[in-house]
Amino acid sequence: MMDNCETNPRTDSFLKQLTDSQRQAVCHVDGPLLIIAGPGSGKTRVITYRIAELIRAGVRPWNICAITFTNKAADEMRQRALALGASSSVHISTFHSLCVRILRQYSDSVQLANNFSIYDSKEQARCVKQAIKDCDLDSSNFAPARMHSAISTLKNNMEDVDSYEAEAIGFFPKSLAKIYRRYQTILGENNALDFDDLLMRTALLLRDNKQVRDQLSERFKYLLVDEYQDTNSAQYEIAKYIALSHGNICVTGDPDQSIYRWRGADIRNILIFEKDWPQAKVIKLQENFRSTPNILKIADKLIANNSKRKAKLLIPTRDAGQEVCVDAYEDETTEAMAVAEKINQLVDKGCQLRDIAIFYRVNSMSRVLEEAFIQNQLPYQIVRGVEFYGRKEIRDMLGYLKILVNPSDEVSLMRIINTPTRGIGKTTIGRVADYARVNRITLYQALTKVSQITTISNGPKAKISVFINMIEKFKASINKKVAELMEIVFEESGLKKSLSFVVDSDKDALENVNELINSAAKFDEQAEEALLIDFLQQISLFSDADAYDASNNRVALMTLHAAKGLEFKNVFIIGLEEGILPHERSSNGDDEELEEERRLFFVGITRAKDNLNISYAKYRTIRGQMLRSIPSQFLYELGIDFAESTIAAEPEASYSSGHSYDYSEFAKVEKVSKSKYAYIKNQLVRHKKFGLGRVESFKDMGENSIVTVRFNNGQVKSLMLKYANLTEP
DNA sequence: CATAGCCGCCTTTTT
DNA sequence: GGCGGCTATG
Repeated sequence: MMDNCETNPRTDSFLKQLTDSQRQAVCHVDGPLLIIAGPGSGKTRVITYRIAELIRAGVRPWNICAITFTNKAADEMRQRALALGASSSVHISTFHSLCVRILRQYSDSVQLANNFSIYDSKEQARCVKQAIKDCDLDSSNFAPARMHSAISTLKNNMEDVDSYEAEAIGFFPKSLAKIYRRYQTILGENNALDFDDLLMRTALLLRDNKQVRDQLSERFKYLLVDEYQDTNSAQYEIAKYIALSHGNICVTGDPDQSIYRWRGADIRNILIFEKDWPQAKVIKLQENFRSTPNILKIADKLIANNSKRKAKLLIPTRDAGQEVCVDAYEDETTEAMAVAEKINQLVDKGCQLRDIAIFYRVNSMSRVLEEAFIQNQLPYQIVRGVEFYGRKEIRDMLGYLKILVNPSDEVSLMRIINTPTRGIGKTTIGRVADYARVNRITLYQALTKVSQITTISNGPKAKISVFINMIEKFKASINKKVAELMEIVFEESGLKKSLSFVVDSDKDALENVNELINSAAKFDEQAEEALLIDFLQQISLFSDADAYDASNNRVALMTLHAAKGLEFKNVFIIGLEEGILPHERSSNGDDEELEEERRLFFVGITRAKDNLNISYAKYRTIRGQMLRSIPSQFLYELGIDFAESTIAAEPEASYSSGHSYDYSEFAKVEKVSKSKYAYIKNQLVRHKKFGLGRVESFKDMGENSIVTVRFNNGQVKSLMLKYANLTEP
């Protein structure tokens, strides 16, 4: 392939808009390419242009595969690539969607029926619980959530049951291996995969089956991976195996924006790219076209506190812009009202609501904001797509549909067999289940043979027959348009009727199902061949971030994680408090996790184009309890910059709600020497409310020092030294 | 067998 | 604070 960009007038015009390094990244055709790109450097744009440029250089669209982090990003890239002259036969999707395609195509090779269900976290949790129970282990010693995440970690590291079992030594690992094995068996019986299976099984398939590997390399001759810093082992292997034979792999990413370590993402994947691919060409994109220098200064100062990183520049290209605001509020309600107030001011100045976003660490923080927005009559959208699919009525509807595609899916079957109630109770189901077990058939098959089950009397038998006939009738319509099928199911299952009965309070339920049907109708329109199974699998892989709709003019509320890849003119980041950001559970002991929290804040900051507001509350109600909070150590790390900017410059600029800025904590930041008290790990201390405890960690920040204590009642608390009044035991 | 109400427990982040 | 599971009652 050639390596120049000069001849085609159509592509020339867009290439001229790029910087030299961007153009290099776009036009370098063959061989491995690493694009290390800071925030706001236009890396997604580079990938998109690159797709068009590859095609211009003679690569067949069919042979190009681009991997994005979210479905949303894939959609956007697809549209832009099309506008640049690419064709729709370029494959653009997330790793997970790609894996579904591969596993369905090669289902024979992986001994899988290709109508498998994809279980979401709740369905997975259910299976884990069942597995623990089946292994006769006590769920108080083996907390389902912990086991679930342990299994997930194993899968992300490509440890399948056999390999883990072989190396498990000791009671706990051996028990985990047992649970893991049982969990996999349950999934298998349900003909279901969890999210991690999609990746692991694909990776193992590619590893172990040369023929499949060759076919996929042949198909995807050019591989592009965006957000490579957040790939886990399985994703890393998949990418490696696809590109192994031709080396045409282009990855982009920013180690400073790696925020999914807890999900198995390994930042080293991007750091060792050059070792994996010795011929790799490396291009750095350090110019930032998004944010003002004032914002970048803060971002830079923050991320400099991460020790395990390669220093990277953030080169501003814009004018200074406004100062970054750091505000202190009395409590979370005041904070929310103040944010709403500030947004009103922005709107008065002509700002569009779609140009405003609020980021927070945990979803529960959206509630207060929501109330404040309703009071202020500000249109907003909470970017939480999966929440919709978690609703009871939606899960019920999907339960019916999943059964039609995959009758082995017992979790779904159990969900809907008596929803709405049709007189098939626990004892009856138990008897059918027994029959199924004895005769080694699935629950569904047992239901179809209910007439042969002697333990069940005629009443329940008839009810089961009616149910099975209904499902079979639905099945006959499985090739109808998805929306049409859904209408039938909704109506004839009695779900619609049961929802209509509910008085007033839950009127939303009906509308939610209608919304689901609408989305199915949209799917029917867009898909070339609208199959129910595709619709269901698409929904299963839907993420929070995918729900963001930039076209409606509303303020966007989302977690910092969901903010990845987006940008807004005005950004608010709230809850800069110890225990929130950094979050309590990640700051316990582990530096790696603290650094990830810092990167998360970094990601949030660098989403802002013009105007950034950071805030914390002095008191915050957490799970019903009002607690005094401690300003985040990250604020401390930003140091004098914000003390001299907003806070010192205009302390009187407070809001009508009457609270004032609290800058005492930070005013003296630079001058502060070490605290005269120093606590050491494991030291015994006494707190007048929490009692006796041992020091877990001590962060010496002079006036603002934070001591984390594990109290004997089991609680771990981070306390601000000057308020804690710790005494000798 | 259905339902209401109460008790206990809790990944924060997500595909 | 909220959901899921268990129990008591109709």
